[in-house]
Amino acid sequence: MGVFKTHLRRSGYKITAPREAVLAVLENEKGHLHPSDILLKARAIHAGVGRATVYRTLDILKMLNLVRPIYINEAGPSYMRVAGGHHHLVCSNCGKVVEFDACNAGDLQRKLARKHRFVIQSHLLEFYGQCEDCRN
Amino acid sequence: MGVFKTHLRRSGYKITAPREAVLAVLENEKGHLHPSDILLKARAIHAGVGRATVYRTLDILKMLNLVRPIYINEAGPSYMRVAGGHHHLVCSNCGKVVEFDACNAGDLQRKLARKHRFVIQSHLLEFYGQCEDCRN
DNA sequence: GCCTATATTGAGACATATTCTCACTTGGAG
DNA sequence: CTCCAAGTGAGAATATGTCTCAATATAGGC
Ligand SMILES: [Zn+2]
Ligand SMILES: [Zn+2]
Ligand SMILES: [Zn+2]
Ligand SMILES: [Zn+2]
Repeated sequence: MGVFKTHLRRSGYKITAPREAVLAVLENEKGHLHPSDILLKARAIHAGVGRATVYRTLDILKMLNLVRPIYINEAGPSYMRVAGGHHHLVCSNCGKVVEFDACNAGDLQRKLARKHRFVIQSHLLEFYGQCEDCRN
Repeated sequence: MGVFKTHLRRSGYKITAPREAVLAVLENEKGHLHPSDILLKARAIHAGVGRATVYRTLDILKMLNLVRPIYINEAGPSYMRVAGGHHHLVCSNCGKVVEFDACNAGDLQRKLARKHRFVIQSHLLEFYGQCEDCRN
């Protein structure tokens, strides 16, 4: 059984077919998805899933810190699993996105958490520039 | 004269009253503002500023790297001055923002630029969590 | 200062993203 | 099984951002 499903059940949420479809979509996605993509993929699993259910499920998953939004050039955030953390290199000209895993934010995160008494759950690291094709 | 105004003039943009109002709002703001706030405050300086002018001016300022978006819990990005500390520790609950300067992204940036053949101009590093007050 | 080419403007239509409402359905505790 | 609070989808409502276009204002040449 999916780990997302387990988390929701443990937190007292009912497991319904539409909700389960959305969970499956997000859990099986390596990268990031826009809510509209999530809706389409969820409907392929369980026909008729409503838009509102996607957003409601995303709210729960955000609250449980299982997914987090990422902001690329598109309109509105996309979502990705917190577990599969990765970062982006974004071309400001054509919008191309390169993903990378290497990240040395861990030390800084611990330092900041201590200094400012925050509980830090996630971070966002994005680089902006021009890709090879757009460099003219 | 405001530094934003100077930058725009130097870059060949005309200085109009509505634009000047938006510049003043952003330049005098220590924290971050949502476009709708910017519109209201700009209208207090110069009545009748249009929404489009706010977005157009934000685009210019982003391009000149004078303001940048910040993503908190709200719908859509807010904007803040690039000058000064350029990274954030954001409380997902109350929206409090702590700025910090320490940043070790430089090495990573050089590595990524070489590997993916990007010219990297800027980056965004933000940590999300709960502040002391909201940790309950 | 005056003139002119052209950048900039606001209104409002449009497009898209997200939230809300509400009558209906359903999971799952007991 | 029963029951009801939690969850649902449709579609209206709201929020956000983009675009068009005729009118206007700026900056630079004179
Ligand atoms: Zn590119
Ligand atoms: Zn990282
Ligand atoms: Zn807080
Ligand atoms: Zn940095």
